[in-house]
Amino acid sequence: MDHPSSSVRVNREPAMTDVARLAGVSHQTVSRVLNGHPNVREETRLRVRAAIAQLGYRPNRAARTLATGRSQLIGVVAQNSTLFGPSSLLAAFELAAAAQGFVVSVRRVKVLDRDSITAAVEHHREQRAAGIVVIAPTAAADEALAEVPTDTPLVTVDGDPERAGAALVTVDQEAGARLAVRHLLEAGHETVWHVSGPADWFDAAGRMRGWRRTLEEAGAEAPPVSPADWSAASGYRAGLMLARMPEVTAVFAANDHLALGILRAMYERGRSVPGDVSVVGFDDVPEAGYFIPPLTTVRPDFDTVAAQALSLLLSGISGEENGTARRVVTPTLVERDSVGSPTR
Amino acid sequence: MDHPSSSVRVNREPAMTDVARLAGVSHQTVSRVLNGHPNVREETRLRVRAAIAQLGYRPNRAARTLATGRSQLIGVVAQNSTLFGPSSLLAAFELAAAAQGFVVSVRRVKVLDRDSITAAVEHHREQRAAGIVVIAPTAAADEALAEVPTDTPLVTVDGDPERAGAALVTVDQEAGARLAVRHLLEAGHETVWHVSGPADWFDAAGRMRGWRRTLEEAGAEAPPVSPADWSAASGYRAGLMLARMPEVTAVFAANDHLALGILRAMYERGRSVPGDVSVVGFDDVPEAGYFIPPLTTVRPDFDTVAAQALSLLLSGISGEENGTARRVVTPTLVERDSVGSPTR
DNA sequence: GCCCGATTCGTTAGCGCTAACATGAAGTGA
DNA sequence: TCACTTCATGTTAGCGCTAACGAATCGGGC
Repeated sequence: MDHPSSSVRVNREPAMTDVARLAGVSHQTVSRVLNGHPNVREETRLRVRAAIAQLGYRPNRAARTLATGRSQLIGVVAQNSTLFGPSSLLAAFELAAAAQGFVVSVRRVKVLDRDSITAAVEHHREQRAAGIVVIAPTAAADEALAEVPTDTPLVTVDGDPERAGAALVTVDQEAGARLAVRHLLEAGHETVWHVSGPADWFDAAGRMRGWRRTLEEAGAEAPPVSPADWSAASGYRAGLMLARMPEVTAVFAANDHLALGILRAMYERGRSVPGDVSVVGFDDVPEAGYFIPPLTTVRPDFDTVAAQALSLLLSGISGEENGTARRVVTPTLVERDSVGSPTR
Repeated sequence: MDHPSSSVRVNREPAMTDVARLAGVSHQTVSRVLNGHPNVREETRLRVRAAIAQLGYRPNRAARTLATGRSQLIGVVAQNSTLFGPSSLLAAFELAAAAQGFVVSVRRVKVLDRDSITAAVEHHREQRAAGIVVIAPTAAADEALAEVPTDTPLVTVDGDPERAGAALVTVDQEAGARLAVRHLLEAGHETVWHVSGPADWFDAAGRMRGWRRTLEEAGAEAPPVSPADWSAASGYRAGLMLARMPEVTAVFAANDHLALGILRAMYERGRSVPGDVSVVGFDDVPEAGYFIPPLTTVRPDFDTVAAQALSLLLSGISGEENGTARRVVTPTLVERDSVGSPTR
């Protein structure tokens, strides 16, 4: 291989000066054409564009970032999970950001603890990310964020709805839970049992809160909660317990996979759904309509959440927002066949 | 706001020269410490590190990229889907790449057509990505890749197993299908029906090929294929047809969600699984064990696929590979309760 | 003591781009 | 006609970093 500095580099990527030379203008004029500045003669513009096409020139973003001090990069921190909610959110966000011309760089963390989150955020700051989005559904993640310097716009998704002083987009878990519980109550059930998600998730806490408050408002007694994680396996275990108790006629599961496990447990124990017990889930996973029976569930609109997060971040980047705004997205109820009236 | 050039910029990010000044060395020595070069005295190294810590200095990647001409960035092109396979793959890849110190930038495309893929790849090349990974499970996506200039290392995941001249990592769909079909045949079924994925997906084609060849080898006749997409809804529709035909005793579904739809159709039509008909899926989604009945399925190891893709890409980046290597990951069978012997 | 090689550092010159200012030509109003 | 703005372009100076080279210092072997 030849020595880079001792020979003319052949086959190197064309740079702005190459385009300028070919078009017979200065590099700065090329820059102006590229950035859509006014005050460039139409004919010059065309000549430059032709030269760009002829050379196959592509601007070097690193150089631009260095010169301007800002990048078109949005950093995302998310958990390494294939859970439906987070991954839908991520996909929607990536698509929305790309549509706005942003590059999105995702940093997955194995666990949502303070150190991991801090490291991931720091990583993005090192890239000079224009803005950062953290999907922070647990208390530990949210706490870590409190320590982050505020010179980079940052939006939290699914963070602590109670915490002040951070731009936040979240699904109104409580409202979603109310929808589910009220639906069951209106079908005639005296009370509703709850299989909850992991206690340290805000989503789980919010759904539980909504469940409990709705029961209280209706004057119904709240039965003990069956704690679980988000998996079908833990839903199944909880379901086996609930199936043994004849007084259980309605169950609100913190997500659809838990509900799936519950459906399976009920089926195994010979308790018909919705004949003997009604079940409502949360998330509306694409296959929820094909469970046995098709699952009534609560649907959060992830596209909207993603769009809101992006818009909040962009206004943070442009300096319009001080970073304390919050947007709440309200979910809707999707009625299918897993809810019926109690038999007495 | 003050004019950037007419006043000393206050509060600007510390740069290498600031660290150098504080440590009483040249900026180049700071660079050496940062990049772990030898030939720096231990005492100097410590002084530099102390200065870095004191100032909270973080290197500017854009400047480094500009100076070196290479980035630590891997571009990924993927479809905007929440399908279990692709999204698991993506998550696994992001984690693996981050562990190697790479930044991964994901570009989602809405449809896997030529233009979208080309644009997405071009986008990454503009970023001077060190390497590109394309998850290209359809023929259209794969074709688009043929036109891409080869100066950037590129690895295709789930691309055309038949195409030569591209670095490729793929799951051995055919072998997976053989596992499923042979399992059903060994249970005593005379033949196995197939509900396939979309025809333009290599995954679907490979699974179908494996199914057909295994039947041929066993001397069984291959019944007509029920075409579907990957959704539970289309599995359900196909299932309703199959449920009507008493001769159907074994079904191999191209993925677990199709299988779920089939299970539901069989249930509705009063055909017991696995009593009357056996079903095998593909993917081993986390909740497959909680279907009614728990689903026997084929499990591709996405972590391994991701790891192979990364290692292939890295050897491409370091110039060890000419970009024609291929790695094939063989899936395994996960036996649960949805397969039984035919009643005669 | 002297020479040679290794070690440790500093100096210089870009990487490709944008922002700010400079320049010259053309138009405008009195 | 002349000052005065507007437009179209060129020139210059960095952004923060690394690579290449050069200079000083140090430690032996003879």
